[in-house]
Amino acid sequence: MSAVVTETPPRRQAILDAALECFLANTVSATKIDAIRDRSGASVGSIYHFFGSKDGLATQLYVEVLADHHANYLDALRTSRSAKAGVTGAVYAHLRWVAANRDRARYVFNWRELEVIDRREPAVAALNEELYRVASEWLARHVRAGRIRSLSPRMFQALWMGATLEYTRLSMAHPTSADDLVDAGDALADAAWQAVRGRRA
Amino acid sequence: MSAVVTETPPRRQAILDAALECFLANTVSATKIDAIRDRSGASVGSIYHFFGSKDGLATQLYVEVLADHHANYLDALRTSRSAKAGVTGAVYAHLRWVAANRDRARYVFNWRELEVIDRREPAVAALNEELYRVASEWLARHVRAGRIRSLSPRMFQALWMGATLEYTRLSMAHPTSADDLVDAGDALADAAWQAVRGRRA
DNA sequence: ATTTCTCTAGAATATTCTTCTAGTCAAGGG
DNA sequence: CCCTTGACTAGAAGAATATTCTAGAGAAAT
Repeated sequence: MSAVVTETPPRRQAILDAALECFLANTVSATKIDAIRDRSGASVGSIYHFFGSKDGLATQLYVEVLADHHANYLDALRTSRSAKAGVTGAVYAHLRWVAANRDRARYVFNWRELEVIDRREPAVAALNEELYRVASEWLARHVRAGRIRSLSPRMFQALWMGATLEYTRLSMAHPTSADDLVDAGDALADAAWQAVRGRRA
Repeated sequence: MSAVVTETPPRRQAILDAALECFLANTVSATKIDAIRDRSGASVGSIYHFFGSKDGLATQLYVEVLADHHANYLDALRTSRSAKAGVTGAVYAHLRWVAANRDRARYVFNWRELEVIDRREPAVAALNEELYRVASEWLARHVRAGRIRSLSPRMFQALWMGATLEYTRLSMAHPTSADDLVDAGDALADAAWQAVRGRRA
């Protein structure tokens, strides 16, 4: 029992990589299975063996990328030492991840129909629930202590990450320099903290 | 020359309406032309006569809805009397529009691949450019007077509308009460103003 | 050596999108 | 009043694309 998680076979990974490139270059619906076959070197048989359908491939890619992003985000939250460090740290963590994973980010943050996947894909629902649970727990004591405002979860999420996510989206739509995102970190982190800080912070 | 804009024929409108329902119920790629034909009562011939392709239909629907939203937003900006009124008014205008156009909003704000449409569809690019231009003009004198912070256009957009857009997205993904959105207006408008106000505001 | 299991291949099939031909109908000109 | 024109409609035919299926290769286990 050396590794609990099964290594993903090279061919499977090649298919995922090829799919990401194709999906970004055109769109999911406009990319043909044949294009993915060409670019990955796999046969249609293999593609269907691993993913079942084009939609399944698109969904699986989505789930795996989202899981990586979430892990990164939660890690920043868990290791934070103060209310302010947690709020600002999550902003920085998000920006760093996007900067380091431009293509993957472009896929998860710009492929709409997310809502539909959310509802039909248990893996995505589970990821989001974990994010919500951990964030709530982390939050609770800071709210009680007055370091963070008491807000509905939805309003909290909006004030905390809204500006950062919007900035990320604009950056991906009209890419400029590579460290664009990281440079904006201080301003976004500060805005997030000002928006959610409590009276006794 | 009674009306410059040609009235959209009833059949065309029926197709757009049917398409919106289908796209939201499933996804764009999962809805079949036949489903739209059934629901709208039109024939495939008519659908292709008006829109050319399924993709063209999805795009046209997107453009028309976006144009309506933009008009609403710009109107709020143009009629505002002060920096604060403009910033907060746009937030309220957006929230009211979404509340009054739930389905259309769900479509334009949740269908990813926006970025791709942006680049290939001149109508969308034109809409966004107008929005940018009008907002910049409105902004300039307030910034000069110190009533609004001097920020890059991207950072300004993020701080101004980021939280509101994120709140909107969460609301659409997990709908609760109908006036949910409108109730959140004061908090979001205030947050927007605090985030962008200048020293002399 | 044999069995089993995972993975690969590509032709065959099924599904779905799009085009095409042939209309219908209303409006306007002669 | 008839003819022409143009916008619109219809659905079958055709083209494009996704998916299934049968066959088999190769590695690991017995």
